[in-house]
Amino acid sequence: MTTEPAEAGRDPEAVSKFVEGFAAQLVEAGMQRMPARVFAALLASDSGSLTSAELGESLRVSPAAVSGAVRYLSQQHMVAREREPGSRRERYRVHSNQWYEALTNREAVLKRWESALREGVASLGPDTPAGRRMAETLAFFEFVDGEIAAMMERWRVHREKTFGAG
Amino acid sequence: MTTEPAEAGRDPEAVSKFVEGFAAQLVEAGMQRMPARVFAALLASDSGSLTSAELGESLRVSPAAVSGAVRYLSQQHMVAREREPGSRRERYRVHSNQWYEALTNREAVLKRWESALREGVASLGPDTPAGRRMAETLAFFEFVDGEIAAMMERWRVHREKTFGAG
DNA sequence: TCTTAACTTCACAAGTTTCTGAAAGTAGCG
DNA sequence: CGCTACTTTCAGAAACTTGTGAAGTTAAGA
Repeated sequence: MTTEPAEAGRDPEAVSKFVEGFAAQLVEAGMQRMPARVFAALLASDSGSLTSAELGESLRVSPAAVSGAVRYLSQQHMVAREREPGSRRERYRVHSNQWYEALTNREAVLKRWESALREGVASLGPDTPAGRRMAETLAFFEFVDGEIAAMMERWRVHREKTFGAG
Repeated sequence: MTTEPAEAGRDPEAVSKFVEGFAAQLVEAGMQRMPARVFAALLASDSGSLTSAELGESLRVSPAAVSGAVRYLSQQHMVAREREPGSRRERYRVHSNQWYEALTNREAVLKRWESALREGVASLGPDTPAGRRMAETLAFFEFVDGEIAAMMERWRVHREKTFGAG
């Protein structure tokens, strides 16, 4: 028996159209192509999770490509890997209600920008025009850090009201 | 007479170190290399603006490369182009206090994601599990749209207090 | 109107990234 | 303890990206 269709009763054409379209947007925003396609496929799956074989089949790519994409996505905390009990297959899962919170966990990125700017202020001098510009930019990022945390708190409240407990 | 040093009295080594380091962070975050370097150079300049020739010289790249990078940056509203009066040179300027606001003008990006998700909800059906997941993701992005606008308003107030009128 | 400084566009070479098939590694299950 | 199903790693081919030189375009100033 070949891989069974975990997602029956859906128009594969419509699914594929969404997957490729959404992936294209992610690519445009800077994500690599294969991770973007894998992620979009998971997002469009009813169960929110697919096996490596299912991903390879529906995207028409090799297991190696799936492996690489999934490694990237789990490093970014955008998918979780889980082992199917009593099987040697792995499933990759998008945390429905939390994946997009990972988008706001650009914290690491912000921190590195801040650190580069801090060095710049120090080495060019805080009293030079360039130093002052960088200091203000730095202040902005520090401000954003704090605001994002507060925003996510408000989102959780908002979400609760709109969608109920997830 | 060759291009005159618009930025005298600074340690070119220190400037270059900052430029390359900050550019590397921008690249990591998804920006192309040359736009990142050009942008970092502008950010590190005392006047906040450099000519094409100055950029080419300090980054050691051809006029063609500068041209391409600047086109990209101005499309992203990260730099403005201005013509030096009485000259055929152009200057490229980073709007000290507003460039990073362009970062939050990822509005176009968000809008395209939203539109892709809306199509997905429609084509997979709002009552399917996948459709519901996408609808919630969509709601999150719509929420973020509004929050970012409010956040920038708060930033302007905060900035005023900290740095005074810009 | 002509000259010429400055910017832009274009075709291509060099460099980088991405995906594949094949080989190696890992872990259920008998 | 070995077999086998699955996943990962790796070297290399193919596709894409990036930066260059050279030709083309624009516009300031005489």
